[in-house]
Amino acid sequence: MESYHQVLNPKGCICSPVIRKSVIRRIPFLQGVGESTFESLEKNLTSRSLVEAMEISPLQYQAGLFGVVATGALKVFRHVQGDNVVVFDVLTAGDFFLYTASELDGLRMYTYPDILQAMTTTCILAMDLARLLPLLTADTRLAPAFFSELADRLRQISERFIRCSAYQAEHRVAYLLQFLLSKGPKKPGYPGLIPFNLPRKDLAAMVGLTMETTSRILASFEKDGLITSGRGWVELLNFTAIDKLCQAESL
Amino acid sequence: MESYHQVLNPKGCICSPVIRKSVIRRIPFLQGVGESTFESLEKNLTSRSLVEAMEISPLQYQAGLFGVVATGALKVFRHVQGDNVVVFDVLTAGDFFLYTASELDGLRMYTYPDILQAMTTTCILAMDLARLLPLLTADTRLAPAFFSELADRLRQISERFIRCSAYQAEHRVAYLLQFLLSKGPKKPGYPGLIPFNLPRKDLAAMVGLTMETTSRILASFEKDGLITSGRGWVELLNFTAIDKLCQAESL
DNA sequence: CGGGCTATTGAGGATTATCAACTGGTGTGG
DNA sequence: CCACACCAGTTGATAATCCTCAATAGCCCG
Repeated sequence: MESYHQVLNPKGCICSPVIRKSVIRRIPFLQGVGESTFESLEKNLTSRSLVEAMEISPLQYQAGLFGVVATGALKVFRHVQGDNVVVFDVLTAGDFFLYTASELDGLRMYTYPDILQAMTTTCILAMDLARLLPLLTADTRLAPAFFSELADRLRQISERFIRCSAYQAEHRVAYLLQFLLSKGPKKPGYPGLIPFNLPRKDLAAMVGLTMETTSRILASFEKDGLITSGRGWVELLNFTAIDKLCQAESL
Repeated sequence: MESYHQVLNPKGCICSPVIRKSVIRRIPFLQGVGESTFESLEKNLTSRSLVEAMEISPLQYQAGLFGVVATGALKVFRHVQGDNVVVFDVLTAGDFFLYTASELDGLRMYTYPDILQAMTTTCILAMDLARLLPLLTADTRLAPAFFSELADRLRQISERFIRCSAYQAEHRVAYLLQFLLSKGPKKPGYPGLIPFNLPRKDLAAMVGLTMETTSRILASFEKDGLITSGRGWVELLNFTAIDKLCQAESL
């Protein structure tokens, strides 16, 4: 039996050119865009593999960058006071990210002006932002695709904002576990395993708690048989019980 | 001298047809779209005035709704456990909102699936969502306009999320005051006055605090001469001091 | 097998919520 | 126009939650 750490951190990058092509074709938010757009993307996107903990910062790409996660997972975070961080999203296979030059005329697009860091062995496909803009004008179905994706993220973070500002620690953690499990493709054979490497500190940083509190809450979940967890991984066992904790128990 | 309450709650709606036209032309996020789009909007948007505390709920508009705030302000909130609410945005003159039917093929657009409530006497311009969709295909500059606006909101709430999950009460309140002041046109003669009616309970609901805590913090700000406040209003006095509190004091 | 890092556990303390009583402004009705 | 009632806001005491600090345990790697 493989250890969880091996399951979550496959060795090497599987993004051969032929695989890359199929990855691009299957990007969820691009379903419905034109054939020529796919072809352009195949031509322009170059793959790059990241090992765990490698970072991509907007400072490295002053001229902007458009990227898509092919395999693995990235966390999006920002530093706050000292060495603390706030993690506010996780990007997995098929999610895009954009760094934009601050003064871009024409289409103002969203940028996570934040640092991306690989949580597991990760492969990204990236291209200069400048090459993306022509595609947007050429294919009128591309902008709406971005639009929808963006709308989803806004919905997600609004929901998360609500959970984190109105509910207390136990609820937040339960919600976060569900949220994370819904991200990214499951590892075959592990339907409840959150499919990326996720230290307690990051879990805590996603819900505004400390590592200690998070650890205590996970321990209590584990005692009740809701989850199993270890160093860098969490596996949900009792889905309905977790879901119940996420409901707004209206007293 | 007018009372603050009078300043914040003008009587009556000023949206005569002729004013409406100029309002539409000056909507910030639509700058740069085509002339014909403006004409269509003028034709389709109908004005509606809301007095303080009136609500617009998605339940009333199953088929969707597109609206723009002409004057006044709306808060966007959702109920959580019991009679608590979380307020997660404030819409002022020029901001749009969208309710969409859940299963809308074609362009999936963002909806605040939440309740809007007038914070002051407010005038909105609204139209059926179905009439907006043709405009989006007719004018290719319209979708990017929405896109940019959406991107801004995502940026805003990400920032607010960070503040609320990593900093403590005093910082959050200071940040919120700045945030709110940056919203909406200032009332002439009151450069530091947050230009809408805003009870303590709502202030608290925007940063995940209770009314009591918020009140205490505002009292301490007032003691230090940073603000003046009263029933439903807050006026910033010492901008630099507030700004300093908002900085990430990195210990 | 030991070093270093992640995670756990415990005790104590700070922050913020809760509960309750009170104050005072705002608007209403006499 | 004034008195009253109501509700937003304030203030205080207490309690709960979560953080901080510190020590310990366990996993992963050399």
